[in-house]
Amino acid sequence: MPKLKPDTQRARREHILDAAELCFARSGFHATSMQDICREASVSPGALYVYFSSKEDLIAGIAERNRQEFQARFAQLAQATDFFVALEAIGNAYFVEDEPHCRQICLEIGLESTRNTTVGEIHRSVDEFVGSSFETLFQRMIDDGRIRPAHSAAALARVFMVIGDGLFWRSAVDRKFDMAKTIPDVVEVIRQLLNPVEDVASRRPTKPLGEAAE
Amino acid sequence: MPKLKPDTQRARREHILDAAELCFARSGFHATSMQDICREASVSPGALYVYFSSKEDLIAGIAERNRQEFQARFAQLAQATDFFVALEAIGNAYFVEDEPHCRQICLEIGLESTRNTTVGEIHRSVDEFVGSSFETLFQRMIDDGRIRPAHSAAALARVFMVIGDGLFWRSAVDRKFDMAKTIPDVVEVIRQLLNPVEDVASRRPTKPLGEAAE
DNA sequence: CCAAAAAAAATGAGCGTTCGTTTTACTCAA
DNA sequence: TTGAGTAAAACGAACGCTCATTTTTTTTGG
Repeated sequence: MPKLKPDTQRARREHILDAAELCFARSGFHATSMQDICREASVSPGALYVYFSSKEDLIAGIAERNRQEFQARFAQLAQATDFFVALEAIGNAYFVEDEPHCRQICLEIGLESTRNTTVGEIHRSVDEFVGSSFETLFQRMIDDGRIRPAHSAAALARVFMVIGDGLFWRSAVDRKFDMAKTIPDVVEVIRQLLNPVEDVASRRPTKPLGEAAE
Repeated sequence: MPKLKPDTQRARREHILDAAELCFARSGFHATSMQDICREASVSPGALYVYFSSKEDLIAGIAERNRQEFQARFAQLAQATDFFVALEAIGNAYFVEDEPHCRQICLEIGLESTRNTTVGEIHRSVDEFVGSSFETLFQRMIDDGRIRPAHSAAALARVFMVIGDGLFWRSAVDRKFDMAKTIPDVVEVIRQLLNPVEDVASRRPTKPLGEAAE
């Protein structure tokens, strides 16, 4: 029965999760052994099993923490005053600021979600949150007359998710992928898709989008 | 050494690959045991090891076959008379006609390509083939004046790949994903992106694209 | 044509290893 | 001294893989 100070307990749990995340990103969930994680965390098996009752539990813990953080980022989007600015911030955080191993873990979680019930529920919950957030957001923009209602909010959200998935997959799998070069073109696709009423003009002082060098 | 009729040998190898593909799609490369595959193929371990020298070799064999088939499909695209018709055929084959486990395997191969050198080379080779095929194709269409050169062929190819990746990922990971509902909207995005000169009119007798029923 | 001999291929118990997990022995602050 | 917390050793199960043996296929002498 644990009696260590709750703060210390939580810190240690996080420490183990950090180590596990690194290992899982390096080798995948099922090619990583508990010993690997113990070594990475400088913790004995017995100690690890105080905080996680099984490997599956540890995987679920990783998924839980990762997806929660992801959801928290998106939650900000819904309250943002400027949709495009907020979206760029999220994209920048995920694709530029985050370590590569974060994207690797997201990939791992996505794949695992198709086979592991617990991870599946966590993943699906966040995915649906993101999807419905976009839909609500687009609906509001349509209602406010900020974008031309050429498509339903649901359709827009669907296509948006697909494009996001594409960037997500390629950034994780293709080491040669040049995100900086691709973003402007994708942004223009999104712009044409949303077709906002202010269109070309009036946006922040930025060079005309969609003209990637080369 | 081996003297079984070459046809029989190849057939047996294919049979084992079929079984392995099923198992790998079901549980992933590293959560599938050789025994699982032996059971699925109704073959003893010893017999399996006649055709594949190790589990890694078997994984490479799966990647090799799968990516080769994928590449063969895309090779047809380059020679097609109508780009859009050929593209639809490929999309239909992959997203509709193929069994779900094929998409699961593609996902698995993509992930494995980031960690396994052999699989990585196979995957990257095909991916680069697809990318450069698109670029060549778009360049030709620009040169022929079939699409308006608003973007470079390279930029078009990049965005195209990202959208393809998005459809690929979502179709494999999101069981609730409605491909039929999404395709028309994605097609319209592509249409706007490519901006062909004949535009709205003149295409095969089909209902106006891009209007997904809610 | 057809056994018998030779060659090839398949078998499956079992190898050594490593897995996820549990138990045991110990440390050390209270 | 005690008991919460940790480290290390050890557990049975399952892993990838091997090999002595059996079964199947092909070759061949009469």
